Amino acid sequence: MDLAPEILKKFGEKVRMLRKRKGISQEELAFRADLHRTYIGMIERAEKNITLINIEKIAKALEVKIAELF
Amino acid sequence: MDLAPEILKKFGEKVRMLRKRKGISQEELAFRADLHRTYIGMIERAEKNITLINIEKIAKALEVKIAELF
DNA sequence: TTGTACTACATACTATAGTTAGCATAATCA
DNA sequence: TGATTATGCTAACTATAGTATGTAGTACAA
Repeated sequence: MDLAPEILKKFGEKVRMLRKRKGISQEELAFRADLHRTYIGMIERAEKNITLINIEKIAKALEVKIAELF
Repeated sequence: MDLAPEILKKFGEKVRMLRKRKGISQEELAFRADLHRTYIGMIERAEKNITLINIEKIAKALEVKIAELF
């Protein structure tokens, strides 16, 4: 991911916003979503083009519907 | 993708439903989304774990918001 | 029947997502 | 101050998403 597409930026910002709203760290979110700490960081920084299965994992960990991430 | 996760099945069904509602073929949707014909088929059959960038392409081609795909 | 349009499916290749380890930096707090 | 916590960032590996070709089957129309 060189020069991140807008959709990834918006998604990453939304995840970060919802995570902070819940008052948890990237590490805690990673644990709840069964993903790696650095991977969550990469998603929030829009460095990875996340797949649907992981989008669902993060939504569940944040306790929101997938649609709320968009 | 062996034994497709529920989220991929639901997504594929939604894409197929919205595509048929518009009365276009997989090939026409693929053309509008700048994706390959067989790839659209794979998504509808839940054989691939689609990424966010392609989710956005399909949403635009179907003229719906990403949230409407969930 | 023959021809056309659409879809399924089976490979196979190449790009890149997913996962991890390690170190650096920044912020907060005792 | 030093210690702890949280995050950024690089680099590497391996799994798989993305792309494409070709074949087969179905359905419908001329």
